[in-house]
Amino acid sequence: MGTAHNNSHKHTSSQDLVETLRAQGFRITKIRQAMLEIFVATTQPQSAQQLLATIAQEHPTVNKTTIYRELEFLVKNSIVTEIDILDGMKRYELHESDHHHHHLVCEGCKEIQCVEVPHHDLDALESRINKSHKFKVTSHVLEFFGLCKNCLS
Amino acid sequence: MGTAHNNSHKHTSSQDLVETLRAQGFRITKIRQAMLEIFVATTQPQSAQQLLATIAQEHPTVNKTTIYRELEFLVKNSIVTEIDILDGMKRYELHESDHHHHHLVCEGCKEIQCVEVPHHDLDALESRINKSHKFKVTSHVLEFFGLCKNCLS
DNA sequence: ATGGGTGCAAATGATTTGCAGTAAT
DNA sequence: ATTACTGCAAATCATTTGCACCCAT
Repeated sequence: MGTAHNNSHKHTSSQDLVETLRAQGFRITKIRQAMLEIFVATTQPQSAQQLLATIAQEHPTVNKTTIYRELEFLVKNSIVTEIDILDGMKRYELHESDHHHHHLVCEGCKEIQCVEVPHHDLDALESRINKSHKFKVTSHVLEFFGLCKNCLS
Repeated sequence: MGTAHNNSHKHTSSQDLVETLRAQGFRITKIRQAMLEIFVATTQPQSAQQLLATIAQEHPTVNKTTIYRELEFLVKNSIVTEIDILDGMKRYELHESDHHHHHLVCEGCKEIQCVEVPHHDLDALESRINKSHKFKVTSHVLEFFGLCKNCLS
């Protein structure tokens, strides 16, 4: 698979996240810490499976239940966001409140990259929908599938 | 739940579909017939569960396996299309080759309506992505969530 | 010491598969 | 008569839940 670069937009460190959680009175366990580090270190949205496999290297007794419960916790506390690539399992990535992005899913190598879709593009579309259908759009899902740079050659 | 109107774009009759399939040498069984009629009669994308429940009224011994296998068959033969509303199960609707549409999913009454999103809106976006990311988009998923006309009041 | 976190086993729910029987041609 | 379809039971796979135990505070 490909290399993971740090996301260029945000520079969240796992320490920042740890402080945030600690300040709210939550405990920082080995697994919670490990999970935060994974999210900070990769650009690839992670599935429960992937997280389990990675964490199991350091903590051989982790259980998938813990992973699922931790993900639920991190989502509830707005640390990570759930995304759906329609391949049968949910994936998670660091929540970035400031920019709204979508994904490019390569059907060749399965890598996922982010695209920022200018807000006004969809806003215009949504306000048109609002008028024509009297439907108040509150959220949307938009994901692109195709072939990445590498897989095209 | 709401009323189902016939889709205004297409006037596919289940007889047309039956002929198409028969012409290809497929058998027209009671269940296949029933399923086609359901798809022609409703605007709401159907889940396997819903189809099973509806068909079971007339054919009390239908099994869910048959429903799933029939759906697979209809998808493979381009009679229906699979859509994903991210609520845990797949849904199916008549395949309409001529117009590319998306859905408005009401979070109040759960009804799903179609929106035609002008081709050029997304095309423009996709060709921009193609240039900026050297990523060749071949398909996309775009669904809207919110509140419909009725649920707004 | 206390309750937030954890592991294990078993449950859930959508979808799939194997196999033997049945009905559409 | 063929063999495409069907039903039933059991398997799969991601995710959830119950419960007793344990570790971060």
